[in-house]
Amino acid sequence: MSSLHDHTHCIADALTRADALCAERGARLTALRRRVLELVWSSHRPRGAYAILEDLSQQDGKAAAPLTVYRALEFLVEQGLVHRIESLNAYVGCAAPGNVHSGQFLVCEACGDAAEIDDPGVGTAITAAAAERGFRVQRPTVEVRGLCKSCQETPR
Amino acid sequence: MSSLHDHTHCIADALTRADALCAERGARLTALRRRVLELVWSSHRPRGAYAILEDLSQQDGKAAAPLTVYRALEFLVEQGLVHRIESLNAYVGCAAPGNVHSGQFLVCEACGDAAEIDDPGVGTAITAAAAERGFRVQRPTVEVRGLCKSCQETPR
DNA sequence: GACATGGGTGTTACTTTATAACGCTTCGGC
DNA sequence: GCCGAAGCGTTATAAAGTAACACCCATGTC
Repeated sequence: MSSLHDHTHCIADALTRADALCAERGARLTALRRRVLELVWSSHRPRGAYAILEDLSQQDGKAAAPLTVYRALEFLVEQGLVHRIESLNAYVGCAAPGNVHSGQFLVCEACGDAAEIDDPGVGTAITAAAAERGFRVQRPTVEVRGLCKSCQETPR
Repeated sequence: MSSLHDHTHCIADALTRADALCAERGARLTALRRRVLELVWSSHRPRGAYAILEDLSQQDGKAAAPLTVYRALEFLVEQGLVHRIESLNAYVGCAAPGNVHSGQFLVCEACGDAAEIDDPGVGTAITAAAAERGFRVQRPTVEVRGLCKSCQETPR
């Protein structure tokens, strides 16, 4: 993932899908929220709220307050356009918004990329394990640290 | 879990096992570290570092600095005696130290209890999903939010 | 026993991450 | 055009985590 790919396309794509989804739902994807979404998507690495804040200040010239970013992120997470990576206190664009899901992530320790997967096996196993103990699942969090394929092949 | 059980026993048990494990490994479970472990175990709810810090200050009279607690927690996590719940920035005693594992948790939104499970199905599914994508797993994090059995039966 | 060594702890200061409270503005429905 | 709710700005503050440095004390060595 960290290798070459047309990332500009990833971003444009994400924005287009976001526009469509929000229009469909009647949710307000304001200029600010759209801009924050774009910044989250600036790579496939999870980005911290304060990193995004800095981008806003530096690239757009306006010195925003933390709350500005947090509120936008909150909206984006609610809409399923962005996921929060709990173990990193950071945010990453959702690869497949639209269908609700809570996200499973393979986070590479070397390059920092977070690959989102939606593995039915993992989901099923969690649901089963929970059910066995009478636990009602609301929101599963799966964040796997390790080494991605390309970083195993090209160690630094 | 939040219901009645001899929690004094849980604590005593955890301390005894910790003593044994550290002796066996030649790790130094000092008075401070042992005390912090005891405070982590004061319930089955994950506790924040600052909550533990307050306990130390109030119950023991000595005003400790954050680092004191963080260092003790770091040691305990390394030894596998305590797990960190990423999605809560909090720590909880490990139910089955000794064998290395990274912990899977069912965290109840109502009572706050975090039940540790070690479900082979979940572990296997994650390993398989990762392998399929050429990802080498180092440390899986599984934290499931929802409602525990007793909180479903006795809603508040 | 003296001594060196390294791990553990204390202390101060600081960074990063996140939220509270309040008011103004703007959008969208009527 | 008016109104209510949602969005945004601003200031201040809380919560979580780390850096740097000094001291202490247990341990092993001579």
